[in-house]
Amino acid sequence: MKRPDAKEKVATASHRGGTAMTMADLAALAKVSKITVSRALRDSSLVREEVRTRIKGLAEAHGYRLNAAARSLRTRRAHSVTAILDMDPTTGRPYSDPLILTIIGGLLQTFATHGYRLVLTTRAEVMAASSALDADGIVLLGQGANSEAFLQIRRFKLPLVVWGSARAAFDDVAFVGSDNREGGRLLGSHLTALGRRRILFLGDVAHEEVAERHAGLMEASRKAGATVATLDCAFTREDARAVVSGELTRGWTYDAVAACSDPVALGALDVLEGAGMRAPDDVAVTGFDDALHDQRLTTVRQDWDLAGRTLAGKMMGLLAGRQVASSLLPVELIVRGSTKA
Amino acid sequence: MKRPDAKEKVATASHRGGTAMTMADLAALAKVSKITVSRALRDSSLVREEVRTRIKGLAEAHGYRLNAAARSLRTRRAHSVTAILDMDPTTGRPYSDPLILTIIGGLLQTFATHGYRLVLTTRAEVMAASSALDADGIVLLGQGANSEAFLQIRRFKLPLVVWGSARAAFDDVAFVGSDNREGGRLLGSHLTALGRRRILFLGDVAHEEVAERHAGLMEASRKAGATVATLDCAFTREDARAVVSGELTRGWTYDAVAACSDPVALGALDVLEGAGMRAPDDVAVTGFDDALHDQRLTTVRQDWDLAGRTLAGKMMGLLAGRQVASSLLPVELIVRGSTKA
DNA sequence: ATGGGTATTGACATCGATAACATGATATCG
DNA sequence: CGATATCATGTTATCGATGTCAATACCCAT
Repeated sequence: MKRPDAKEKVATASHRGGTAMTMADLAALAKVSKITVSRALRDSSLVREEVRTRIKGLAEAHGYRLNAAARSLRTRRAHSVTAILDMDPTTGRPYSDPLILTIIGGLLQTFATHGYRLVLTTRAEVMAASSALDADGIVLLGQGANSEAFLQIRRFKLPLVVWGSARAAFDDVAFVGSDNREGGRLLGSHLTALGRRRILFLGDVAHEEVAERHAGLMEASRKAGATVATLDCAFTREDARAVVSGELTRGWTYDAVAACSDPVALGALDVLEGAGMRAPDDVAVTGFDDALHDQRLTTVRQDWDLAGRTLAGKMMGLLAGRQVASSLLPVELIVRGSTKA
Repeated sequence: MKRPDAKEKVATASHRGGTAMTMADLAALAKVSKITVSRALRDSSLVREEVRTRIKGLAEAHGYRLNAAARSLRTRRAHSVTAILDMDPTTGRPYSDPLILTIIGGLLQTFATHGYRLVLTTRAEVMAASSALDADGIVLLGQGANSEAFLQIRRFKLPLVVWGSARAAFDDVAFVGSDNREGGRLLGSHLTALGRRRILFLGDVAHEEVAERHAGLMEASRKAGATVATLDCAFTREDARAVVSGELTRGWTYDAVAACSDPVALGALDVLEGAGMRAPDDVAVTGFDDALHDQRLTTVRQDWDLAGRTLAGKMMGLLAGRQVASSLLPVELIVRGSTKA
């Protein structure tokens, strides 16, 4: 006949040194079996109310903490979601957008209240076969373009939500993105309503979100009879300076600059003001994101907090086995001094 | 006589449906035992070179991924570090500093290269006994004041690194912080060198880091024969406006404002300029952090990326069993138009 | 040939929790 | 009153990896 394991543990616990307390220890203290402890801590109605509170009290008193690894191993659920950030390969740091933090905040907020942990990684790390991916779902914060990343990550066959432009629907993938096209339209209407007719767009249209902003701008401008020229430009203030300088020497013919992001707009302003032009009189300038909250820049604001919460909400849906739709989040035109005195 | 488990697994694997591949499956494929697979994947020299590469090839080919939970359970190491953010209780979002993202980027960068995952949580979540804390170490990004949080978290007895002011040393705790006092000194010297003699400090000195900035400012100012008045103020632009407005109606006697942060400085500027004063002529204004990269504000910049990497580096040290010292990171005075034309 | 080393592989127990099944005690019912 | 449902608890096996110890093969020196 075997002794009940509760008793065994009493014996071993004494000479176990620094190891943390386990359910078995707790079971011994409460003079019940491990499984009863397990149930009590999970608030199972299978355990008598009175016993349940007693066990919870003991756990609290002794600072017992569940071993997450053991639970995950047994239940096959990690109780965590991995958010994959894209790192800038040159600096090795997350893409500058401080706004990503706001998204992360939204994710954190939602996951926390549902008992999920948020794990942050980079794509490179996830791909390293050595590292174990250990999550119930994945949030991809790649910011566009990299559909390669998307395809690779899709192969894990985990519930997946993606921040970027909303594309085709899959059963287990949801896309969430701001309505970039509408943002472009808003800017186009705004600029043309102010009488601008020769607009210069700065940005890399190979980037999906930039392409949408561009398309919206074109649509609204064309409708109002304005023309849009497009120059390729990276996301940095520095590159914007270089591109605009080049254009100035070639001869400037624009009355408005629509930049794909705020830093790019500021770079353009740097150079244009350096050349003696003033905004908004000589040239109107717009950005996108309102990342910098620059007090003079007309821009389109995205609701990043909502973005995070929406992504997380969809993930919770997928994890609950529901099918979820993609969504486009509303954007807002913020008019400031760079386009209107 | 028992069959070797490799063979058993061949049998079961076939009717196991969607379950992911395990080491046993891989062992069956390679016709070796589980433990040999385990060793091979960990590059153990106990396994013949040739066998090792063959097994790794098979793992790669079949997309095998180690089960992190099983490994953690067995090795008692989570291979992850938890970063605890403080959330703003009113909005439920992380404290606004977008710079925290930069710190997180630094952490991510270092941990990733060492094979550790970064888990983000909030203090509230960590404290909820129900949720399992599952990490080899903790990074506390509480931003000061909350020594209560520090004490609570210290009780987990995990290696701990804290972002904030450097305090007393503990064996298993390292503090990393910017040299706030030096930052205060730099501002004090700068302002007094410009001839300012009546300085108003805005900030809540109950906040440890603010107190240090204040102390440094006092030190440098007193040395130069200037006086410093101090008004309590929250970290927001709005509160700064309110506080400065109040002071204006009571009668303004200052020739400089040293704010505890950039938003506070901007709030002060809003009101002062509204009252017809100009910076820097009528009043010099300084901030702290250079969080906003505002192009007119003199401020003190902290190196946030370095902060993240330093925190992570110390954590790696603690995890390797070394004792690590706290450190103060250098700060840099950024002079702009708000103090000097 | 014998003993001892080295290199390589394997068997078994184990980490701490939970699912699945079993049991004993009480209540309910025809 | 015996049968069956219901509640409360316990037993056993299991998740997938790895630490420990054992075993085999082969080589060399004595």
